[in-house]
Amino acid sequence: MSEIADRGQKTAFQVRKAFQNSPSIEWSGSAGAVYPAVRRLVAAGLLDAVAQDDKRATKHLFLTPRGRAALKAWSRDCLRSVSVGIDPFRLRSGIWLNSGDLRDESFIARLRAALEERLAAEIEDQKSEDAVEAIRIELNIRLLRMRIEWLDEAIEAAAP
Amino acid sequence: MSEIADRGQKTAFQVRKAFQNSPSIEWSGSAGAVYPAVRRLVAAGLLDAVAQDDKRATKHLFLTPRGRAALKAWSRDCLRSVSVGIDPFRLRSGIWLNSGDLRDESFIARLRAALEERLAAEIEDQKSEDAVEAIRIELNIRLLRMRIEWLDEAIEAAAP
DNA sequence: TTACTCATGTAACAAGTTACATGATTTA
DNA sequence: TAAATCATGTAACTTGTTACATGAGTAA
Repeated sequence: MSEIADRGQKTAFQVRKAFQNSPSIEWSGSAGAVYPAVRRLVAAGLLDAVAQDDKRATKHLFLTPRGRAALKAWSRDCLRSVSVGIDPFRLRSGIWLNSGDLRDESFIARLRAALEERLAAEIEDQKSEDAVEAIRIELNIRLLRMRIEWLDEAIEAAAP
Repeated sequence: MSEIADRGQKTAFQVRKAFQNSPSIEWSGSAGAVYPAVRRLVAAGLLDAVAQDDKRATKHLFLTPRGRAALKAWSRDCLRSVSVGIDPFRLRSGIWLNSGDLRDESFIARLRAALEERLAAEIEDQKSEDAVEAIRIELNIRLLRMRIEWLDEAIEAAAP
């Protein structure tokens, strides 16, 4: 819904593409997720699907007034907003420290390289994307820099 | 599996409790998730369930060698580790900026209060928890501080 | 002895995944 | 004209959710 609200009329297919292009590997944007989700949102009166007059059966999606209200309520849910969510780095951090991974030169090198690579990719993306996406990328860049900082300190502390 | 590996013998019930007490609202630790998951992991040869000799049918869980190998592979997956995951704050940030929410004094106050409250709760928790959990909390504290910093700058930038 | 916690589990439902299926339009 | 892309959708399967059900041990 955020995708549709921010960028105006879109097809379910374009929503799929947006998810597939996003850095998140947690939501793949599969057809089997998007089309049923759109159907449910239309049934719930949160989305309007306007059939276009072409032979591709294209449908443009719009938020209904109730849809806009629901999106606003979701975005202004402060308790949810400040929750950890699912942080793959944080989830593994305890294991790294506990298992001595942070004294393994080869693992450290791979992890830091992965962080730097991700950071470079995000900085590159930030140039090309629109304003809404640029904000998300900015927060992701800060997250990655925080992780790098933490990693360096944790390695220092774990050193023999 | 991480829960079992880090803290030794545990029952499925104790794993449930750990999830219920964790700050994550993304995984509730419901019985309908935990017990079937344990059954699948045992069937896959990653966990051993050792029945205790009491009338509660208590089963202590252990990682098999294959289980330890699988957990290690998961924890050392660098690409996954550096991915965004699901960040409820980041997901909403674009909407806040786009909709003028960041010029709404009352919303800003609520959001900042929620951040400060979460931060205080994490700092409090850090004292009582074990070393493995303390690391995760440390990363969460840094995440919250980063968000507060970003919010202040974003409000400044959005000011009329 | 009543209420709480420990402990295991199932049933109905929700919502994601991959893989498959179809057809229109555009581009090399 | 062949391949890629746009566009919609379904089917089988996985794994989460809430709610329900059962029973043992412990503390007020």
